[in-house]
Amino acid sequence: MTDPNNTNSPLRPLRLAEQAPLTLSLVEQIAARLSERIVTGAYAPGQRIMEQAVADEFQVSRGPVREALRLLEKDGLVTILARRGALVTKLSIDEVREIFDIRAMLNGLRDRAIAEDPDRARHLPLLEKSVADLTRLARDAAQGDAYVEAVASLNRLLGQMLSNRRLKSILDSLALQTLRYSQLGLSTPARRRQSVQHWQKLLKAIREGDGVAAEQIARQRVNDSRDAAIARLREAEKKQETQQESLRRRAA
Amino acid sequence: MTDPNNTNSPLRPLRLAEQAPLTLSLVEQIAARLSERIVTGAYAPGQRIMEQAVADEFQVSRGPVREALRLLEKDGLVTILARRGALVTKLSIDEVREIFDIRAMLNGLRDRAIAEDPDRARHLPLLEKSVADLTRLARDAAQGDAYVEAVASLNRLLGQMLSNRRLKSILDSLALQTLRYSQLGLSTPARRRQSVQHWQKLLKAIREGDGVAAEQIARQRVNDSRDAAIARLREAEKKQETQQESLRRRAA
DNA sequence: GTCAAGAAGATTGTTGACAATCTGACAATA
DNA sequence: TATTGTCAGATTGTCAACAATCTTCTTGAC
Repeated sequence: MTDPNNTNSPLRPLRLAEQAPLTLSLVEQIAARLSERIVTGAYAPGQRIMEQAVADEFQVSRGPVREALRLLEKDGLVTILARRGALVTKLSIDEVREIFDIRAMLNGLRDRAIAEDPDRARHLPLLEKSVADLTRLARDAAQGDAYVEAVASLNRLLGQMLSNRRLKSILDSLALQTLRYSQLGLSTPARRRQSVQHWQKLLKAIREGDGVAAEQIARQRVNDSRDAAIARLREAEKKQETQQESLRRRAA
Repeated sequence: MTDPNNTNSPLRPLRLAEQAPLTLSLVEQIAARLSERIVTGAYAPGQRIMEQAVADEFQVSRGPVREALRLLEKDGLVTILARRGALVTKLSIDEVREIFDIRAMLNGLRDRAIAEDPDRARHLPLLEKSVADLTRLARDAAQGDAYVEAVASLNRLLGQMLSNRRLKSILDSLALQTLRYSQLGLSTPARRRQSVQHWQKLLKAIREGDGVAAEQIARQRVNDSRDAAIARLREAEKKQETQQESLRRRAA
């Protein structure tokens, strides 16, 4: 499989803890590499990840790999079964819906908190610029990927404006888990135009300090993403079924 | 009580994985024991937990202890600092408020989902009985602890009625983190009478399938708990300050 | 008396080896 | 043919030792 392994090389060069708090520990480096492979699909859902294989690849012992897998489990990216090891988490459509439902509530809480923050004016210019970027990208049908990236950037910005660290941490984790699916919801120009309207309304609510409106808009936005993502997943599932059927027919 | 395993002794006897999925792995046993000590206050907030000491006590090596501490970190019970080890998490009043804010939203989602579940009638009898118990206990000022336990039991029941497993898992984790503080909110008979009214209204909303009302009630209930807990924490903080002051005066 | 530098001890991070368990294949039996 | 038993290989669980790092105490200079 051409397994490119991306930039595959030992992790050793980056030694940890040279006093700067920005260096990642060995465990975190391993977790980051594995995380990327899962989110990008290089590791397929359901695939087994074996400790020794990862340890050999990165030229470390199994200990840190083991801990890294536990970190990924915390973020829901892998599922660890006793005596069976780690599997890349495979979400059913119902589970995707459940995660989006939680995100809708918590994004509502986040955006309300931001809109009601007396100190929010400090971040408003950046926010205005970010939404303007989004508006520009939404007009160009060719800029699908750039739009997705801009939405992610906007969400990071909102995360920075949020004082509730625990909420931010939960939201980050849930977003990571559905990253593979969220983008499905922004795959058509029509959806992106709808999306940008939501963001414009949210910006207005924040500017005016209208927390109730901000919460309402956030919930609606996530629910729309959810419905779009689920519709796409249903299509993909149907397609896969017919493929399997044709395979079976060929085998018979 | 009655429990069991509360005694302090080596964990060895219970070997793991005798095919039954109910046996706890060594790591989970250690995590459960440590978790209990933190929640009950046997380990004080801010206290350091050292791997070797725990390993010696339970007569295992540091490996499983290390993993158990990571599990507790996932639940927010300990905070792990690089090269410094694990500390029992110490929550500021603001952090307690933040957690309660998240719980309010997610309990709202939970109770709405339950009220809108077409299959909810199956659990209604148990729920009715549980609220009736609560009503009875609320009348008796001497039954404070029993009331707290009954509320916990009712919450467990609602958790079982919930199909969204991820929501349940997040709620369980948040509840565990604030367990030391939630009880503060039910410490007076007046508060318990207010609490039982909320539960009665929630029961009615679930019976009638009124999801919006259920959500509204849940949020209000958690917000009330939050305010009561915070008021108590403020008192405790003030008391501690005066104590420290008198200590300082004595030293001088 | 206060502060800085350095040494000693304590603690976490990492490793490789061994033990326990699981998986899958093959053979024996009904 | 289908079911059960056994075995070998693979994989995770656990351990003890070593390395890297942090903390604390001592020492010395100002």
